[in-house]
Amino acid sequence: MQLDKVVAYHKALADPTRIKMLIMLAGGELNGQTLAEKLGVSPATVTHHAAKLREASLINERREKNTIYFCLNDYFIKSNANAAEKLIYRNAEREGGENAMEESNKRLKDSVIRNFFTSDGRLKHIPVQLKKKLIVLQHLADQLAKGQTYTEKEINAFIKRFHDDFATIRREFIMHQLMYREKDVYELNPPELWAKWETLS
Amino acid sequence: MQLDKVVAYHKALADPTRIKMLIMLAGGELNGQTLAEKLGVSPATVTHHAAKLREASLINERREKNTIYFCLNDYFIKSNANAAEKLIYRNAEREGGENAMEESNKRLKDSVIRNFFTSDGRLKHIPVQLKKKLIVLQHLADQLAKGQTYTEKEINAFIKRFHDDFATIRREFIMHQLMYREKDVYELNPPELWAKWETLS
DNA sequence: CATCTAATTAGATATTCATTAAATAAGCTA
DNA sequence: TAGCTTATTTAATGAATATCTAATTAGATG
Repeated sequence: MQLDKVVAYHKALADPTRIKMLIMLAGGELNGQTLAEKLGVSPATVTHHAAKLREASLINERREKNTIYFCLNDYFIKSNANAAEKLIYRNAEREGGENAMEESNKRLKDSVIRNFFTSDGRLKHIPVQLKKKLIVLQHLADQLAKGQTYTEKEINAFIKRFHDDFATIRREFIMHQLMYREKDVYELNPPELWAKWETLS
Repeated sequence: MQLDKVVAYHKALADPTRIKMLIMLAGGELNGQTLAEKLGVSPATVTHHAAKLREASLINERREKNTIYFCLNDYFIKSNANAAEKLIYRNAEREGGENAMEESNKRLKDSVIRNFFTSDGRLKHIPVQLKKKLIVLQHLADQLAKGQTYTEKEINAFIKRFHDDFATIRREFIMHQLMYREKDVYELNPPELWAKWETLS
């Protein structure tokens, strides 16, 4: 996603009236006049803000006779909540130089993987120490396909190849943001979003 | 209302120069003049934008001699990417009247608190099941003052009144977004930002 | 067609905000 | 101390924008 789009998206959400509109629309579709009343502004103002929200793909419209009903574009809101974050960290990799810590982390990672996995690749047990647990989780996540979506069953089956307690590991995937779940569909998050031990404790 | 915070957060990200600054900072810390050069703006402009980003807790600063290095507040960026989304959907529930789930959740909450806390209010042990763990954490957080800031020591002392493993609980507070930490200052997040079990598993 | 309703546009105003140059402050060094 | 570097504040300017009223459009219905 381009810088312009990210800025436009955040501009759209950078106004109290528009946020209130979205909150109201989350309760169900509404037409312009009703919104105007509820918000205590003129219909013209609602039109103005609706245009902004539409440009940012945050709402959709449906016409019925004379009246136009607005509703949330649920999908877009969810899928763009992290837009800025993604842009920031993705571009950073390009800029960023490797520092010394990288090296030491790499060594730790190797040692954890050697110690917690058997020679045939199964996980002996889940590390208690957060830092090591994250390494293990990330090692598992690395073996899932990017962009691919999975059902819960598929995820369970995948994890069971490594460890019997698939429920715990599946939950930790979500908790540490290695994966993201919507309804019953699981998908890998990009590594930039993964919880990092440096920032935690 | 916490609406202000969400708006402020998005305002901070609603400017191309600020997004560029964040991208650059994601590559490592930089001082004002370097940023000004890279961005092609005056130092005064950088100061201006840095102030906005600081207000929104998106960056931190470190002073060395007379030069100030800015860096990303990684944690805050990650934990607030969904701020608007959460606010929108959370408030929608309120508008749409209480649903049946509310009732059942309330009962669960009562039972968890009865079962995991002793009669004098200490926590017997930390629940393993996420849903119950969140209830316990939220029950603890409810006993902290809103808006008040705490040092790490104070937080530790507070938690120790309930359970000896203050380090784990303190970490879980942050992990599940009940609190937010900047440098050494801890503060309660508004409940809208708290992790919700309905959305997890 | 005449009329009603809902939504949009146009024009006007006030506010917010990004930007800069110039002045000031804060901290270091010789 | 004087002098250097970096950052912040101030005041000014121009651009963007939130909001209103009044006029206009679009669609439906008599």
